[in-house]
Amino acid sequence: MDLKKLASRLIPDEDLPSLADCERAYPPRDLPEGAEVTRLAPSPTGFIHLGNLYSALADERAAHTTGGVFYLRIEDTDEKRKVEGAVESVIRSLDYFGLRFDEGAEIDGENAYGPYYQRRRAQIYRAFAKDLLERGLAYPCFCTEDELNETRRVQTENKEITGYYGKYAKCRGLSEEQIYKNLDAGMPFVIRLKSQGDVSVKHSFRDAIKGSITVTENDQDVVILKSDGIPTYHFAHAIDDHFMRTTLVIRGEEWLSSLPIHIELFKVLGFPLPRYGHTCSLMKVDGGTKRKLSKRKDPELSLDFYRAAGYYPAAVIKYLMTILNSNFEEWSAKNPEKDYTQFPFSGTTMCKSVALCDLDKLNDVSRDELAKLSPEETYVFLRTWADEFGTDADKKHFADKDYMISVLALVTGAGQKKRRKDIVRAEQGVRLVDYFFDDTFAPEYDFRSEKQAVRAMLTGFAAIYDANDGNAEWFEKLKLAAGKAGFATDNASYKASPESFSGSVSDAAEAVRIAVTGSPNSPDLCTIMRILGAERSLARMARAAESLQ
RNA sequence: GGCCUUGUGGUCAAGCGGCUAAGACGGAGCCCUCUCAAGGCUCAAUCCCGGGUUCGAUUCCCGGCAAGGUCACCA
Repeated sequence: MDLKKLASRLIPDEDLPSLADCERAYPPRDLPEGAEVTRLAPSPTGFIHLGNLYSALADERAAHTTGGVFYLRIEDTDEKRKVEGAVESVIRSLDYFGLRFDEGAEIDGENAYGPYYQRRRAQIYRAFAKDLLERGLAYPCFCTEDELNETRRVQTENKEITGYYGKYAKCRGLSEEQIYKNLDAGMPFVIRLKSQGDVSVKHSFRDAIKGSITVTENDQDVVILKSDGIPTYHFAHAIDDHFMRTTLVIRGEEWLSSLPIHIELFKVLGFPLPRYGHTCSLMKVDGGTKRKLSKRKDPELSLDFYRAAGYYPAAVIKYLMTILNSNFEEWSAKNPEKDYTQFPFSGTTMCKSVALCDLDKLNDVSRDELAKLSPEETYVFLRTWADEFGTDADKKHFADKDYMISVLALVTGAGQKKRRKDIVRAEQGVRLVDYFFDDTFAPEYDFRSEKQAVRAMLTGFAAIYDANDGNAEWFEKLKLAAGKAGFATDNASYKASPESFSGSVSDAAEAVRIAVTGSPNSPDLCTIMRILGAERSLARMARAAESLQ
């Protein structure tokens, strides 16, 4: 069979680059020893999710801790699934979490290894497919979808491995005559790899994350060029990662099972194999069993969920780092002042199996991160959230910057020996300060002491309250009013005979607290009243007392 | 079903032949205290099962079982 003639018939393109041209155009990168070149290669099918971010973080860390390059490549070989604006969305989302690409689609700067959209690289793939055809390592296949489905059905019935291989690879042994006959008849075709592998042969393979794994040789005649002339993922992956000079391919473990295909492809193409690291999938518990996070069912997978809920980006990253590298958490605890970028990242300590998306843990990390911010920084963070997601009232509250900052100074405990950690995320943080504003102060009084005593306490304390008092005087006056209203003024006497009092000092303070904040729990009451000002504090106490008529 | 991966408290996890099996989150309790938060202290809770190798297995080997992934002209 004249393979050259056949190749020209199947891929008639005349302006294809030569293989040597490609090697010259995309030479090995000039980087220091040990530098990793990694990439995020999403398909533009929608919006980026937590799993992508997780994997991207691993890529970014691997590249940037070794002085390497982290780039963005768009795998747009499937026309049907394309979504407008997806690329910008990926870049924006990653940027929100502080991850930056060095090069790639839509990125300024050195684009020496582009184009980074696979559709724009069609000529390169076709050149290599043609070469494989000429070397007899690939062949055209005319099987229809129905035929393929039928073989799959038979294979399933006979409990055999499904796929296009061995005796099921009908077009593999097509005669020259038959091929041209089909071609002349205008039958659509795909180009398949003529696999040289043997499934009974197993090799040990070193995965950068999972360690030693066994891989079986591939014997599937996989499609490398679809009938529209566009490559499949497998083929594009081999060619792109070779010519973009990727050194470390980090991807989800769902790719592990197609690793044999990729190994064979690199081999027949004559490319050195990059190293691979397969990350664990993000799971969640659902109805008692674990399962992979799903885009449709799990809002916590969407990055927008974290933005809308007002999670602090650095906290999300830090959380991901803790599941990415098992010793990160310990390192972080020992080096509280250091940024995660200073952590000596290593692929070998990455999570090997499954990670559960644990919001409790995220919340904990988030509290700690937020507790590092000054009131001004907290203000900026909350305000940014409120501008996009908040109510009109929220926006109005943030307009009074000085007042809000004094509130936040109290709520965050900034300057105190121990910070408060009430704020977990922006949405909840903004609600937390609602009672500092009259328009959102909507108390539902739930006093636990007797009405009469509470009323006496509120009116009595209001009568002697002075906004200029320090904390100590404030508390003395509170106790004074408490005593007059029938509450105990110290815990010892209360404990001695609780029945002779309306309640303890705590109960007396609670009455004031509920009147002023609407809640039995709050930060330092004295400071709250000072921030609110005497007028509003007294008005609130009067209003509460009235409600007890 | 075939193949691959993984099985340490409720969750994330160190440990990988040998002290009473780290730590974190969550839970319970105590202290502190005008409440809450924070902080400090304490407690409960774990090596999937069965064989084998060994003086000794969570750790090594085999077999189960379970979970997950994957078996497209999708990536």
